Amino acid sequence: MNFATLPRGFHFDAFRRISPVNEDSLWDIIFARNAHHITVKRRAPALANLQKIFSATFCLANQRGFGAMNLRDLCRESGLSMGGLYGYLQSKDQLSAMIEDVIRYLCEQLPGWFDHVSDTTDQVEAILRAHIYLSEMLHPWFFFVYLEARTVPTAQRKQAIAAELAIESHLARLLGQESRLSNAQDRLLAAHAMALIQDWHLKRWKYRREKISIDAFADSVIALVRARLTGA
Amino acid sequence: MNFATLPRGFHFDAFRRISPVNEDSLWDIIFARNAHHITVKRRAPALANLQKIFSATFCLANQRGFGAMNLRDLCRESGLSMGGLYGYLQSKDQLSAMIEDVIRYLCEQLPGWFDHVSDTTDQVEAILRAHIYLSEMLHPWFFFVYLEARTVPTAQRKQAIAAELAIESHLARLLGQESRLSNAQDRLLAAHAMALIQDWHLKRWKYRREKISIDAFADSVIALVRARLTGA
DNA sequence: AAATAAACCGAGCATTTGCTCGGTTTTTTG
DNA sequence: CAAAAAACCGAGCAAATGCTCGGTTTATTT
Repeated sequence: MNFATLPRGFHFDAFRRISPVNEDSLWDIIFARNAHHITVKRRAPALANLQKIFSATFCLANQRGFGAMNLRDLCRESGLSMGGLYGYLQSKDQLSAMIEDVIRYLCEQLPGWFDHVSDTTDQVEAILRAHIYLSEMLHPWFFFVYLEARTVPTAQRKQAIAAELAIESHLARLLGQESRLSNAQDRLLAAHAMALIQDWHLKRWKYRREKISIDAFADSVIALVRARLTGA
Repeated sequence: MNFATLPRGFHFDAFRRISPVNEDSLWDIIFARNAHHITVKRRAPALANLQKIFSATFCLANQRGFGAMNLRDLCRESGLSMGGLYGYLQSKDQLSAMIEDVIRYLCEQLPGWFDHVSDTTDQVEAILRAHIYLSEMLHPWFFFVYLEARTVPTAQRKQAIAAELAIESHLARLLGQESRLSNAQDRLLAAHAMALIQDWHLKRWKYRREKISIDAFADSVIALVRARLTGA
């Protein structure tokens, strides 16, 4: 990991340049994490088709919803046949499960990327920025997970909930080291921070329309959290 | 309207007591706004069945998603028959459209409830509090709208987007009167405020689990926005 | 209480949907 | 280039789904 090279208050371009996970490297991770049930074993066609399948899924599901998308639409949009598709998944539900899984995995990794940052407030800032920037690079993935979390099986949903709570607790603990707020207030501030960063992928249409850049957005979130920490 | 009787920094109980719209009065509004296509004309059974239908819809759709809910499930859960159901709607899609419509209608009304508040920062606070408290009283409605907005027809979705932008612009304008921030920063702060209040109905499970009351939540949101307005 | 109107029921229709599997094409191996 | 393996295709099946409509029950009117 080379996150240590990032300066304080890094912005999107800097993060994107050094991030080991991005729009292109993601297919490798997906392929590895689902190797046990993907019957296609050759790497080259697998990566290409995974890209087709998930791109098509986001194109359809992020518009009408996963439940309203059917597999014939998905075949037309992805260019694969019904049989071809089923070389990569065992059921329609597994498609959403795969998406949910990889995003949760990344979100679990993320806080650890900044363990080296000594100043705790700076560490909070780094985690929040990384989260926002990652959700920008993988926008359709985060958007899907957020709006379709209910469709995955119960066991997996519980994992996802636990993951979200873990990040939040981590943030709350860091905030608690520097703030003059109560524990309860620290937890609430952490929850608010989560809501703010998730707003980037949830309402990207709005920010695009108002020509608000991701860096302006991230700076604003950071300013808000810092104001609460240092303010009256 | 008797919102003028609310004190500064009012809390949930006070709001609930005087609010003309709540869990019980909602059925009247729904019935009135959809009278043209509801074939059941007698008031008493109509209100009772609307309640059954929407309660069942939330029970099913807020768990698995609207697309995954089918009308046979809905009949079983609501106690109505297929034919009976179709006295209240012309298609499955219209069901989500009715929900979307009434919530958008209420959100358009809401800011006007506090035109009488002279101090602009207090007016912002009142609007934010009212939004949070309303989404508490009508939790399943707000939750559904937020997660299923994509399923409604395009024309209606555009109305919904316009409504959200209108509230946000209203907030930004009010914030601009009192803040030392730039216009762009005011707009971002308004957007953040929207994200924070929507977090209440989106993540209510989390706040319930951590035993965070709605008043503690609202106070924390207000504190965060005020800190940004007055702080460094 | 009879007559009229309103509301409700639920089996059945046409279509859609998730998924399979025998056959075909493409790629790799020897 | 021939043989073997891997990948892909898409028609077809069983089940599910949105919706209708003729008949029945319940409520209102006179």
